[in-house]
Amino acid sequence: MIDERKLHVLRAIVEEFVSSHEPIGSKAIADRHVKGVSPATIRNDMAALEDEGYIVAPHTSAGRIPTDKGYRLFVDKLSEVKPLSHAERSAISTFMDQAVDLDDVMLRTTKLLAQLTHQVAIVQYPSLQLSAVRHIELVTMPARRVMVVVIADSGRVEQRMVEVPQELGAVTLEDLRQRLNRACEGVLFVDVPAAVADLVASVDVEARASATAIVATLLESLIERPEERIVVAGAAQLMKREADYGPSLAPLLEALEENVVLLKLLGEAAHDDLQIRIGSENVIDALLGTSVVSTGYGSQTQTVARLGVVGPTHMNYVNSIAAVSAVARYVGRIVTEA
Amino acid sequence: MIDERKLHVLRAIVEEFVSSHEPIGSKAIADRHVKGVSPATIRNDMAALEDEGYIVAPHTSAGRIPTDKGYRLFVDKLSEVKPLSHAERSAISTFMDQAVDLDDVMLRTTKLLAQLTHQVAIVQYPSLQLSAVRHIELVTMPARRVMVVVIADSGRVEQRMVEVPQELGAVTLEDLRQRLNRACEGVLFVDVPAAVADLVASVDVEARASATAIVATLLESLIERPEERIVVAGAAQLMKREADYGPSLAPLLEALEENVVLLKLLGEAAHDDLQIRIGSENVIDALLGTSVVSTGYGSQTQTVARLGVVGPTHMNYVNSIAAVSAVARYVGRIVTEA
DNA sequence: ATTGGCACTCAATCGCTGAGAGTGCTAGCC
DNA sequence: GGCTAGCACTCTCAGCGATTGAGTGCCAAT
Repeated sequence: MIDERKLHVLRAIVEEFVSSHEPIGSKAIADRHVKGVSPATIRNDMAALEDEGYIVAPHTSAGRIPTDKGYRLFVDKLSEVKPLSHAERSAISTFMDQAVDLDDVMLRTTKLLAQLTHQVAIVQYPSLQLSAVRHIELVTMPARRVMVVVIADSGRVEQRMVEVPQELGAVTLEDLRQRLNRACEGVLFVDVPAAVADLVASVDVEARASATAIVATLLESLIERPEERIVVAGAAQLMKREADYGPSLAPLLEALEENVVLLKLLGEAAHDDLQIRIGSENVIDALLGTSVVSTGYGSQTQTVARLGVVGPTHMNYVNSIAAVSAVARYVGRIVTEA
Repeated sequence: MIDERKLHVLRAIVEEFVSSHEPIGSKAIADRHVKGVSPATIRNDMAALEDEGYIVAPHTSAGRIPTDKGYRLFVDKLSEVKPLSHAERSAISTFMDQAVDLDDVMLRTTKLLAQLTHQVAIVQYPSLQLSAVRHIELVTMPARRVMVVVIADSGRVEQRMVEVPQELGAVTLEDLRQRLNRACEGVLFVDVPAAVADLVASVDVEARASATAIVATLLESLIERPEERIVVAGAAQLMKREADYGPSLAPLLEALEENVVLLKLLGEAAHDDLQIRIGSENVIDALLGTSVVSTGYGSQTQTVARLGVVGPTHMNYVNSIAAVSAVARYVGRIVTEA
């Protein structure tokens, strides 16, 4: 039976451990958190909490530390949402409003999040899958090549080189460019294949092979399996609290350089709910001692990508949640109004 | 007096220390490197080398380790250039030839360099300062804004948002776009200000304010002080050999997230010579125990940017130099033929 | 100039001990 | 029945001294 006071004890253990990173004993709790009760009583409660798997003792004569399950209960039931201070809010807006383009927005977001939480921040660029085409540009390059540039309504710019079978004249290219834009402007990326389906057929015969190559590249590398761009900052934070992490940081740092892993960490971009994965709740091995707080961002109606922070399981969840939500709200506004 | 044998001893100390990371004693050298001489003789030589400042003993009864000055002499006089193996060369070309665009080239280069050297790799995008304009594109965005996209002949694409005083019609924008391209295509970035100097004056009066804003942004943020883009990979390598670095890695990791610092590390982009900065030769405090091997890349006639690796002073210089030069040659070819 | 011999220094390791923190248990109290 | 005081027990950690061993510097001999 987990009664009110036991929850209070658990909360005290989590909070103390988050700030001190050392096991907490019954006396400290009786003195500083659950006043009016003796340490012995706390000990009984702790024994119960340990039976239920919420806390463990690293060794016989040390205090207790929370388990993953304990943190889970803490974030689900016990932590209150603490909004950011006014100073923090205005720091966010002044810093973000200086951004000059999307790259800059993403970079600033990541640095900001890392600074606010003192953890590693991960920010995903607005996913192309969820954006619409704003403009398509074709630029001739030397050696029979064409650069295809696609601009999304989120401000994201992607380019690809295409090697074309025949040299294309300026007029022909201009014609193809206009056809592409007429067909695609304002169209969601997912709908582009349908929109350009019969476009190639209407091109002059002598340029058709090249047009086919260009459209094929456009479809394949920009729409069917577009690269997700991700920015990471704050790896230096890892070092400062190195001891906080498991055996070694190396696997974690390696993971942070792998986009695929990062995407998994952030979760599905479709949902904009705040997710917290604690320790073993992350499937990835390199993250045994780490938690991830992530959320989606975008307009009210649609999430365009996700962002979040990665830190030790004994991170300050209340802070992290507040920072992640606030930053997400801010970036969402910037990106969607652009 | 530093005679031939003393140099041999120094080389032996550097090589042993690079592979073992432990101080080397006189006996080990006599046994494995300078055969036919007794340890006592080596000791005399070592004492001389220590007097000259090439090596030091961490404490009375340990072996010697090289000083920065010792490494310097080693790389200047003693190390032979060892070309990469055939397997390594073909690994480089197959990996790099899969790149689909400039971002991909840069990313692959960085990862490759990190992997080849087992160190942190830093690669700078082709500098705009040293490229020519291939194409300029103007795209209308919602809320009275225009996105200016500039494509350089290196394949680099940069964009900026401009808030314009008046909404611009499609025809006006198209007109401005054509004027800009006529004026700038093929022109070196440094010469663009002159090329567009009297362009605005010829625009229709009612669109002139907006055109001015657009050209101003173009000049200021893309040409006068363009952002240098830099990619870093291999931070995980730092962890694996953490003990190799000075007191703490945190400042180094922080430095790796600062573009300004990275640019300083790489050195001036104008020269394409291979530079080696050993320990205290780097002016930056965070890099007391680290060395940087960097070089420029580009065509035979012109360097467009730099790349290099950062590692502990006791890195394998021979390997690093070989890898950095080989990769630079390869990337230079890819980027300039694009 | 080189070498063998030798005394000396110093970091690292091991084993030991005492202190301290914290627990679990039991018996008593409200 | 729940709470508390007391107490024995366990285990970690810091400190200490002795030992070990690698490596040096110096000197006298070749």
